[in-house]
Amino acid sequence: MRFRRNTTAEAGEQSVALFDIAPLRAEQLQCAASVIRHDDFLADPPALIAGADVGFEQEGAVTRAAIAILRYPSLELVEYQLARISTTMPYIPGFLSFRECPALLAAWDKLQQKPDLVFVDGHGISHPRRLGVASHFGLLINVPTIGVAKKRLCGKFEPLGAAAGAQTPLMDKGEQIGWVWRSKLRCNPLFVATGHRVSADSALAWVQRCMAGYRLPEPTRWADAIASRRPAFQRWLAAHPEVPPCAN
DNA sequence: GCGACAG
DNA sequence: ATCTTGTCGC
Repeated sequence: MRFRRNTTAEAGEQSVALFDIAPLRAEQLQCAASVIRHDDFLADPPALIAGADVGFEQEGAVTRAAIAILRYPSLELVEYQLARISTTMPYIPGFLSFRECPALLAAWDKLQQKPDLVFVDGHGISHPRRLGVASHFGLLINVPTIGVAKKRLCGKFEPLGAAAGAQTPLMDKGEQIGWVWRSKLRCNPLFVATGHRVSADSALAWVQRCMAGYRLPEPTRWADAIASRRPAFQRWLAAHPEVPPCAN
């Protein structure tokens, strides 16, 4: 039995949440066994690719998930949905999916059309127990997913070349769990991995096909802009009355 | 025992 | 993740 103390200190007070992560760990191991690590697309090439990201409000009390659907290969935004629910779990490295999936599912249910592939902000199988948020969410919706993370969670990799496009395998316990890829010159690399129903090589290939000059692929960039309420998105929204804003 | 640790 | 302006470098 293992416990972890999570503290949130504020001026004068301190709220403490105690979580028994043993059952969550067991659930991860069981779910990880169901993750499909090879290409199993319903549509190849995918006509719609989505980006999914999560943000927080009110000191973390509210979780806000955003899913943006882009048409492929034009990469134009065709739909987006936002969902806001009360936060149920604190952030614990290695257990991110339990914190973010509820909100992601709420946003997913709101979509009027379902994408053929989803890029999730976070790791896929490049996780200590091979069940990052991209894999867990992929299993829940049973749709191909890819994990696109900005920082390493586990695994080792050889020094990456400085040139844009440099890539090296992310290794852990004797197996490749993903790719470390420099998407843009002078930018920190991205950690791309299988989420569910997509091979490691295809995961990287699809991410590479969705780039438009920035560090992050377009689906992820849109989801991030929406979830974090980036001014760029507000401006875009005002300039595109044909895309109806969602009720949030 | 010590350090690392997605969002 | 989030709090936040300007600023250094390419």
